[in-house]
Parts: sequence; structure tokens; C-alpha cells
Amino acid sequence: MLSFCRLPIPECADTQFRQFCFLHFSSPTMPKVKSFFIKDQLKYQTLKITGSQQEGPMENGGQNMVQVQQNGNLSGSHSPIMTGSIDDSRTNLIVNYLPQTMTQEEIRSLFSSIGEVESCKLIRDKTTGQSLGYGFVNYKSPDDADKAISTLNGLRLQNKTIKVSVARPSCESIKGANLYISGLPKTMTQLELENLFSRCGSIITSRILSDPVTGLSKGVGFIRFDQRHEAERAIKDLNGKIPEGSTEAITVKFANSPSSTTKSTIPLTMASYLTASPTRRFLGPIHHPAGRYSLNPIRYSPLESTAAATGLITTPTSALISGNPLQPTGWCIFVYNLAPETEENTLWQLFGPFGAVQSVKVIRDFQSQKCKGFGFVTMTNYEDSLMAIQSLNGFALGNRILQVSFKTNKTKMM
DNA sequence: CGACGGGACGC
DNA sequence: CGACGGGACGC
Repeated sequence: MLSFCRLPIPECADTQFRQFCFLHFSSPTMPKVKSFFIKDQLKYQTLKITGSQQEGPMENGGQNMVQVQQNGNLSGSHSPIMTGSIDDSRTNLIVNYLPQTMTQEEIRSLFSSIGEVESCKLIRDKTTGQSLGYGFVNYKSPDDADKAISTLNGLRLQNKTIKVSVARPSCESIKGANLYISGLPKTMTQLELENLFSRCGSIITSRILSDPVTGLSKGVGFIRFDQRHEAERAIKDLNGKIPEGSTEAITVKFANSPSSTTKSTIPLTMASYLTASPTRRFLGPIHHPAGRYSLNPIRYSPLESTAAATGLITTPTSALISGNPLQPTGWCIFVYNLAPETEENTLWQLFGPFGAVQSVKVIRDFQSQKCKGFGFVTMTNYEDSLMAIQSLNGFALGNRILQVSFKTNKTKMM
């Protein structure tokens, strides 16, 4: 069942190279060919494995390895572990792409089959407790660590192929080096993405997100650099830049941390629940048009104060307003004729009195950071949105007359 | 008269 | 000769 072979990789005992070794098989179930390459040196070697998966590779592999072996000292010639040393640079492994359900004890059990494990830690989300899919295994002996890499790297567990490599020493400078990139051309490949960012530093991983159904790129992706300063450089160099052959500027920023990612969707959902029904109860039934706005209607819309009540009869279906499909996010309102200096707080102040406002957005020119004359406001309740539109459309803000309506589907392309 | 974003965060 | 899955650094 195991789709790996025991295969010593002496040159990978060199810490500098080991972390760049990749092992893969040509076939998931019956590997005939095993190859590896050292990314930094663009050097790789393939071992043809034709016989038994246990003995054959051991011998073949060991001989083949000698060609690239630099200072292999596999069998007994190594010095004993330094007593009292805290040097775990050769014993500490990072295990990636673990199955979601795998526990720390299962990991410990698996890796203990190689040799004595000093410590084992599965990294979990701080708040949810969910596995983050990676962990650390520290062996007592460097030889066992080597053996674990050669034996367990590439092991298929459930739907995952785990990766076992030497962990970089824990160091502040490698944290926060993961970038989130948006605005990528839909045609851009992962390789092209890496080519774009490789000038800024050493890329550890990259990824372009794609729609699981269509397989098409979502135009966003990730780049993890080796060092945080490299990521910072990439933000400076590439944020707002237009890739060659594209017309759109990309956005480069630090990626969310895993824990904040899971948190972020919950408050929005909660907000919809909390604001929707209780608020309406306080407003009273529809046939009672004297809402809170009727106390001072002239303040917002002197010309339309009586018309405001007529829109409260029914909530339209999603088909009626094309820009507002019935979505959990609410009703999106287009606000036009904003001054260049307009900021978000202006929109909050304008729309807040009409009910729950989920978000506001002032659209700005990237270069000047001045408002392009319009913005968007998303409100939770249809009735509140309608009241806000009817009241604020035509409202004089400074020396400008606002135009306020539900958002349509217009885009630059159409 | 015109004018309708950006985000998206990996199972 | 040839090449790579997927949240990669301690929550």
C-alpha cells in the first residue's frame, strides 16, 4: 500500500539542500521511477526502480547517490549526538500537507516507526482547533530524521501526499512572509506569477486560486517568500504595478493569517441575523409609516419626504434589481457625484441614520488616491436601503447634488 | 450629461 | 533528457 521506498539521500543530509528536495513518483500505486531534484541547483536525478520496492532501491539508490553525494557519512561513521546540545538543525522536521483529520498522536505514531521521536507538534488553528495541515517532528537522532525524510516524504495518506523536510530554524525573519496577490490576469500561470515575483527574493511556495467548478483562475494567488523582508520588498516593488501584457494593476499585500481567515466570515453572518428582524420590530408594522425619519424628514430630502413611505410595501425579488441578487450581503447602493476628497466616514454618516450599514466604499484613483466621484454602500435591509435612496438622492452635499440609486451591473467592459 | 469597485485568503 | 502537491515554520 505504501507508495514509497526506503531510499537514502545522502546529499540531502546537507541542511542547505535538504529542504529543497522533492520526491515524487510516476505512479501512485506502483512506483517504477523515483526522482528528486534540488531546486536551488536545478539539479535532479532519477532512479529507475524495477525490482522489489524494498531491497532494490536501497542498493541502486545508494550507488546512484554517490555521484552527487558531497560528504555522506551514512553508516556508523558519524559522531555521537552532542550531549547537552540544543542543536536540532538536523533532527527537526516539518511535515506538510497532512490530512485534515490526522491527530498529533497519529503523526507521532507514524514517525515513531522510523526511530525515537523527541517531540511532535501538530499546528492547529488557535481559535477553532482545526488542524492547519502541518506539524513538526523532532527526532533524537539525525540519522532517524534522514530516514524519516527518505521514507515518509511523499507518503500518501488519505487524499494527501505528505511532505517531510527539515524545518528551518525557528526565526522571526521567516514569519509573515506570505503574500496575497489580487488583480492578476486570468490567463497568468503559476510559473508566470513566480517569474514576476522571483526578482524580490526566494520563493518558498506559490499558488493561483481557481474556481473549483470551471477551473478558471480567480485572479488571486499567494506567494510565500523565504524571508519577510523579501515579501516587504515585493509589496514595495509590485503593488499597483501592471504586469506585462495586462491592463490591470495588481494588488500585493500580506496574506491573512489562517486564524483570522476563519474568523472573518462569521461576524458578517452574525451581523445580518442581529440587525435584520429585531430592528424591524422596533420600527413597527408597514402600515405605520411614521418611522424615525419622519421626525425630521426635511433634513435629508425636502422634496421627497412624503413619497418615502410608499416604497415600504413589499420587498422585491432579486430579479427586480439586477445589481442586487438576493445575497446574504445585503443591498448595494451606488452613490454618485462625491467630491474628490470624500472619505469613507462621509458615507457612514450619510447612510447610518437609515439603518444597518454593512460596508461603505469610496472608489479612488490608484495614483492620486482621490475619489473618482462615486462609491458604494451596502445595507442589510431593503426597506432601509429604499428609504436612504429616496432621502439621499438629490441631497446637496457641499456644493454637489448626490445621485443615489441601487447599484446596477455596469462595468468598464460593457 | 456623465457615473456603477474591489475583493477574492488555500481544505 | 526528464521536474512538483498545495494553505510551508511553533496559534
